[in-house]
Amino acid sequence: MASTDPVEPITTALRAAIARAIGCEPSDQRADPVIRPSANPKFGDFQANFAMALAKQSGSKPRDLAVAIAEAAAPGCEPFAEPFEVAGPGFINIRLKPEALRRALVAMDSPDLGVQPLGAGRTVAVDLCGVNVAKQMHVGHLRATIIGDTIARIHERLGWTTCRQNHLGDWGLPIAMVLDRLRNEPANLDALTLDDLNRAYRAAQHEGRGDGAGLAAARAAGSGPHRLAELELQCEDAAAALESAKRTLVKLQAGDLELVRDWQKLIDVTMREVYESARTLGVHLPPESERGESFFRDKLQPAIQAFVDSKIAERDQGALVVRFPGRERPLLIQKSDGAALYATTDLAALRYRIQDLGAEKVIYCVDARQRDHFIDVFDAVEMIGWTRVARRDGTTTEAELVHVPFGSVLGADRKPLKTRSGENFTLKALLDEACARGRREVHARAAEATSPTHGWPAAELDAIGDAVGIAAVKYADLSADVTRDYIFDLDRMVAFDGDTGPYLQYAVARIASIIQRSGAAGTSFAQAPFPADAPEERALALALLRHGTAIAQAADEDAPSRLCQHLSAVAVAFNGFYQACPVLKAEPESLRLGRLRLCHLTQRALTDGLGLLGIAVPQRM
RNA sequence: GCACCCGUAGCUCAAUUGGAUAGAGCACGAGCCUACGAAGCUCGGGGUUGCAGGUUCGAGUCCUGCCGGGUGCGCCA
Repeated sequence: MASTDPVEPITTALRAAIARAIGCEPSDQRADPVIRPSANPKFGDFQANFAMALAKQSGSKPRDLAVAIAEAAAPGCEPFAEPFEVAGPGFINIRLKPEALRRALVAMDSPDLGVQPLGAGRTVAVDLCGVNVAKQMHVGHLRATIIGDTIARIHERLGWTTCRQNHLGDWGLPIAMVLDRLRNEPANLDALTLDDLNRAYRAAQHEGRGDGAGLAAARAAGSGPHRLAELELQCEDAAAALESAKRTLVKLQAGDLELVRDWQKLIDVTMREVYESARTLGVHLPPESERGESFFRDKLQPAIQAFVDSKIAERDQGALVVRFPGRERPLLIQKSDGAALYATTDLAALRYRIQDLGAEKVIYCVDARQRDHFIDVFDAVEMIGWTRVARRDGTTTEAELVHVPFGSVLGADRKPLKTRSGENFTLKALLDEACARGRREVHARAAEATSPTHGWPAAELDAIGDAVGIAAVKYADLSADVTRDYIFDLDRMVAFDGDTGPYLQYAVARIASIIQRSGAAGTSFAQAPFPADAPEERALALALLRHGTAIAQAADEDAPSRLCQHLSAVAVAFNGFYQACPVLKAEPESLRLGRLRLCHLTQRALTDGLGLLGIAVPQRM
């Protein structure tokens, strides 16, 4: 396959020249020319930054070294780049010839858009969503769900076999408490709504976890507002309810038929709404991805036993703990009464994902508060040697374990988000609001006589409005570095101006409009020569040609924001091009067709990238 | 007490992992629809990158110490 990277031959030539100069193999780390896109267009398209560091090692002057290497590499680069220019302390500025851009664009204009299948034959497991049964999804689940889905799609795009893993909280005491409570009141389990469940959950929490001493201790220890907010939900006089719930849990775990049946109803009610939200959000979350705590219930004791047998875990005050060198905090994997903890489930889940699913990369999209927890769990799994994974081709490798620690969604008071009435802000409420605003916006534009959507049926406008509203929410969440907390602000999340989801959708709609007006079928410009002479054409070409690299980088760093940055850059470049370079009225005909082809390639790249974010692209909006 | 995360323009965020004069969007001000959709484009003001040292050709980025905010830390999940 032809490379779509226009700098590749230049990299190769510079690498060879550096290797000769310092006497190493071209593949050597030291021969890396350190080529980056230029910070400023006046320094060309790319810059090579190797000379300064290299000169320090060899004791020569960086500028002299840069000049020498540039001259040595010049003959090999002549077909691709304008003559090199050495500037500042020893930067080499590189400006591509239009012909090099044209060739690279032609290579990119293929079905795969120049995205290399780097993950072919490899498997990744992505832990996402993580809802709790009987609990309504709140805005925090938005992040675990869409970040996980996007990361999964990005890996799929690169050829990885992807296993989404929805680690439901569907087993253990909290669920037993809800079950117990519902069965003790005259509730018809077949007519339950998630709201009923949610109320029962909160009521159960309330009556079951009264621990005034715990709250006082947390205050005294200076615990943060998250912890206090949780503890404040609890109240006194809990022993009786707790005992009853524990009896229910024992029966459930023993497989009591009636209880298991009712338990399944709770899951069904919960998941119905989860899948509804997933559909609204454009998230792939097939039922096969359900791998909750209950799925691992038979795998807990074997996991514990393995840690005992390998002597990695030790008894301490009756409990079983794993200790780590140089770390005060141990990992508790079994309570003194013999019961497993949530860490135990995570250990069993990792073992399953690596050894049964064959995942050589496991990604957890879980909020940042669990950082330490995953450090411990990952280290424990490495200590016991469960990270060795057999590939399909017979080789083995070490699984890469990643936690994507996203920040919390806070209220305007910078505390965990609550509505005015003190309830959690539900995901559904957010999505409803986003769609309502999207629809309002789309309908307002359609009312204008000059709008391309003028006179369209309301149902179609509604569908477009939903797509716009959802795009706004998702892009706002995914485009920033996910580790940061952010303050929940509806106006910001559903913004339609500037660097937003709708901005990207708008670029696609503009292109669709041009292509439709041109009356050209795809074949009429499929062979047209790409234009790369006007500054705006060059800028668009350079942005487009990063497509494959940007997707690969987003996967390497497990950072959806990398992809968003790239798509935004493409859209900005396109809008600049759109402003400066007429397409339909361009002369001569070859330029018109060439620009149409460039538009079409841009549309495909944006559609591809937005698809990885799970954002729909209306052709009119 | 210990550990980790975060402090960049009025606000929300970048800065390709140590590179050139710290960039975008929002908001504010001035322009651009008789060439394709103005959800757009162009121009402008706005900064002691929390503070103080250090490392070097070069620091928002690395090291040390502070300040401010947040999160977590044995029988919850």
